[in-house]
Amino acid sequence: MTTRKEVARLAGVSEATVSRTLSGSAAVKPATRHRVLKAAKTLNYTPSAVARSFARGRSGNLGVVMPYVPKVHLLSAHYFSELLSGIGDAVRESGYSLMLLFRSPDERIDYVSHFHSRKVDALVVLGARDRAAEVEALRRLREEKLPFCLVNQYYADEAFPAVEADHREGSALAVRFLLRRGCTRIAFLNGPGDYSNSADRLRGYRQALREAGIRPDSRLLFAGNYSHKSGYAASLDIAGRIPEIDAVFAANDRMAIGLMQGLKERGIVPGRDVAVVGYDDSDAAKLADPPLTSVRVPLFEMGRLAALRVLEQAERGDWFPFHEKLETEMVVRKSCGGETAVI
Amino acid sequence: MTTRKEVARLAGVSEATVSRTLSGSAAVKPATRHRVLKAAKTLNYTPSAVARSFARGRSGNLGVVMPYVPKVHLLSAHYFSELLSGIGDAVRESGYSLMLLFRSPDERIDYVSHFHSRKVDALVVLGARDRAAEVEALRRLREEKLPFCLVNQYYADEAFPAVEADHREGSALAVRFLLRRGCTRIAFLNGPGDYSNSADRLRGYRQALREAGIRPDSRLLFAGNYSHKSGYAASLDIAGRIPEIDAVFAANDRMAIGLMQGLKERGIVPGRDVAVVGYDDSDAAKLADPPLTSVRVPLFEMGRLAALRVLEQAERGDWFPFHEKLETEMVVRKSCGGETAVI
DNA sequence: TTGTACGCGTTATCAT
DNA sequence: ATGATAACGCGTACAA
Repeated sequence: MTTRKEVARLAGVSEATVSRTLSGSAAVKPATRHRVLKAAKTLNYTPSAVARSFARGRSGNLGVVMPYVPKVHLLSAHYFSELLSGIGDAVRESGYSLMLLFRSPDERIDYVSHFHSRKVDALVVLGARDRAAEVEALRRLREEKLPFCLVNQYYADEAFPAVEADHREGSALAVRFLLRRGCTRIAFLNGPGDYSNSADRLRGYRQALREAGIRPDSRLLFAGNYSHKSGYAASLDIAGRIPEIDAVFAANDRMAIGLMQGLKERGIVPGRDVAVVGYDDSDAAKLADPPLTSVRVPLFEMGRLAALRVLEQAERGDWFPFHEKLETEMVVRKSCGGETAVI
Repeated sequence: MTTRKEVARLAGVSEATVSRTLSGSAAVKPATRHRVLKAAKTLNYTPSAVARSFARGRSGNLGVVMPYVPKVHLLSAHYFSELLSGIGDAVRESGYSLMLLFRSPDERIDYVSHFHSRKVDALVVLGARDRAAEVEALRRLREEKLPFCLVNQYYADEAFPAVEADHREGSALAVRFLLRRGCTRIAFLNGPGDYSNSADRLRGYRQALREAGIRPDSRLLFAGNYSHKSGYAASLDIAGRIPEIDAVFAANDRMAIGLMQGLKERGIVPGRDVAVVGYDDSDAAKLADPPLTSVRVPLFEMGRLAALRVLEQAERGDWFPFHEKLETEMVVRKSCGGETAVI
């Protein structure tokens, strides 16, 4: 591993000049500059990132907290893959490196220490949940005004920096779409209420119905847990009520697909006998039979935005709990009977 | 940010004693040790990871190279999610941090510089392809005997450290399974031949047939590109040849699902009129209609093993091009008509 | 068992 | 435009 000193010696300049040349932090006479670059190339010199971080007092890393392994399965690979890609995009653009931090289930949550150990300059937290330990850990980050950002999760009583999609509007989009298709008895299969997402979706569902002069009917509400299985389970109840129920809006694609599977087993054809809309526009939506109409969530963009915002805060040092909401869009496929399209 | 010096002062000891106490690198008298720990706790001290890396001359990071974004979509989120989880598991266990490195499409591939800049101590390369620039970059790593490892890719002419699944045997498993079910005219829908995977699968397919005294028939070979669409396209050819063809083995789940969709549109019921087997046992296999029999690839374990091996090489400094092959297993679902099971 | 002292490879601040 | 030099916070060899 060649060091700056060797380059300086070969180029016949001081170490400081080598630094200036390679970092471009100050002007260097072209001739000198040339000599240095040549020497660096000859010696195959690459500055030490570690030494640089040390001298600068910053790691140059953006940390991304992932939920512990079993939960990754639960929340779908597509979700994290898209978010990470977006974060990766922002990180590369900003000249940072991306440090992946997995949370283990047992250990006490401690986000602050990642900053104290200077492992990261900023943090994006994925898959956070509404649990006391989690909130406590986030509060400590806020107390020290450390640059962090939640994605797709917020807390009713706490103002934390966050980026999310507008799930209320996304759900309203789905319901309005079904209403335009002529559906009036629209069932809603939601996930657990302790995700901020779920509550938002219910609001959107109700809002769209009211806009159309329809009074939300609690007999059209079904409870799932975002799993394929719970969608299938719901189909047992729903199948018997078709055609009274003429459409089902499910809070994610997995439940929608489980639902469709159950319906099909009972001879009910989604897209013909009942319209079905999912949420997330995951890969599975495209592969489903029939292909599933869904609400696309701009995960890539959300990851990107969260990373850019949090790095900006890290560099400028001006902490405040921003809250960004990105737009969703409908992706229409055959599960509603019509043609494929994006609205 | 408190430093060692402050802790030492508060505890009334030297900085060296603080280091020894917190790292456990040498014996410290219990009483002293207690004072130091108390002081550290009082001051909320966390050693700087950057300074530690600097002093040790190692970053403490394992780098994971991801293919550039568009390709992530192509190779399925499930794939990377599982691998990354496995790598994360090993990394945590080994006390390292995980640095995610995205490759951009345009820039010249340069893995070596990650070592020269001391950003990482070891490297796991995911989604490598058989291209000249890639091979060249890997060769440079080998020349310098740097600790790296490929996952699920090898090169015929080059001995690089790699961890993969036994795709030849995995494919043979699938075909043997179909043979036991009584199928004899088994079609094979493969992916592009320039992935080492694809070639291995073809070998396994042929081997299993020969074992059963059946001569491989090139008219039963179909070419796809691992996409859902190409599976659908193949169904156009295959549909007309059923029941002459009594089973189809597809080289991944996406193609299998596209195929099933196309067949269903022509009134052919997978699992009844023709057996279908996929490969990967992705989430989509479970969600497919009918649920897809598939070959499970131990991605988590592969990621874990690759990381452990490469970190071991990094620490012991004994470079050699190991090549590990992990076993696959059949996951039987309804697309072959029978009951759900794991063989 | 504990303390002293140096080195690690940069960045950044001062002189020149 | 360039050089000298002081941090930066830790590990560790050596001395006590």
